[in-house]
Amino acid sequence: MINTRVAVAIHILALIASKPQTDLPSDYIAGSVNTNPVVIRRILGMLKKAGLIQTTAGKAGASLTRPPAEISLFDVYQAVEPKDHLFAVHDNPNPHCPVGKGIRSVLDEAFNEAQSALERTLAKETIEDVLHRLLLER
Amino acid sequence: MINTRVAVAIHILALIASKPQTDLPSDYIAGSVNTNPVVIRRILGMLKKAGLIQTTAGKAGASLTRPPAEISLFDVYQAVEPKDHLFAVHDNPNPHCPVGKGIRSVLDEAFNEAQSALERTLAKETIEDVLHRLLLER
DNA sequence: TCAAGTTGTAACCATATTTGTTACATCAAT
DNA sequence: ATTGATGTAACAAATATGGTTACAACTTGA
Repeated sequence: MINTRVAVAIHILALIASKPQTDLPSDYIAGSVNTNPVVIRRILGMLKKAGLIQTTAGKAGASLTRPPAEISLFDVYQAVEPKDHLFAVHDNPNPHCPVGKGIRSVLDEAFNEAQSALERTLAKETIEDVLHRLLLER
Repeated sequence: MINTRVAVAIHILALIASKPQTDLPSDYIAGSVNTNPVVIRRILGMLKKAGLIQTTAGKAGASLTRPPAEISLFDVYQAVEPKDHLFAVHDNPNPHCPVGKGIRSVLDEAFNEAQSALERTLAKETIEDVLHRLLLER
């Protein structure tokens, strides 16, 4: 399973985007997500490192570095899930076996296609879309 | 990361499909995959439970229950990765917060789309395709 | 300047998953 | 019956994850 950081990060960004004028402390965000503030700050740190948000040490509040419509769920995914390969592959298959010898490149190609399909789908949706769906739900 | 069982299971099935007349002991398969025979038998057990192969206790060899062209990589994926949700979601977001209240269903929808895209891509490729690519590599 | 509140981050723990391993009961085939 | 195989339980080591405490460094207002 892909970790909850992705879900939490989207939650956080939606929250920030929903109150652009307000400085939300990590405590408040943690209250909405229902977790520990340090977990929030940890994820905020990754989002900052990825260039999606800006924060100031000691000062409450994070702000998006670009409009919600220009932050895709794939951007968020990449920010908090730094692994570049979604599928793990077993090491050192037997090179003396025809199948063992070639399996790696075949798996790589198949897995890359699947991963790309997932990533393209995530790339299509933005934080703005998330916000709109949240508002429509009332 | 998605576990190596998927990669190993594809390796195993390609091996079986490549030598349909031969009864491969789990020891031999383990030699090609480069792991412990018990790991192989564990995965063979899952493939059997999923109805993809047939085995006989005490007797070497596993056989496919249907042609390699009718076994998709998604079938294999499902057999060895029984979780139905690819993305984890945090529990109990705050229902008194507008974002917390609605985030679950929005996340579910977005994640389901991404997961479906991945699964559809895996469903397009079969063990036969894998075999063909292995042979073309020479 | 100082006090209060906040971020950033290290450190640690409990838990879960994964992979490898040993052991052994059970079955097949000669 | 003996040999060799499968099926499976049980355990260990490594890793990832999420929660928690602690604390240094920073910001702001009084």
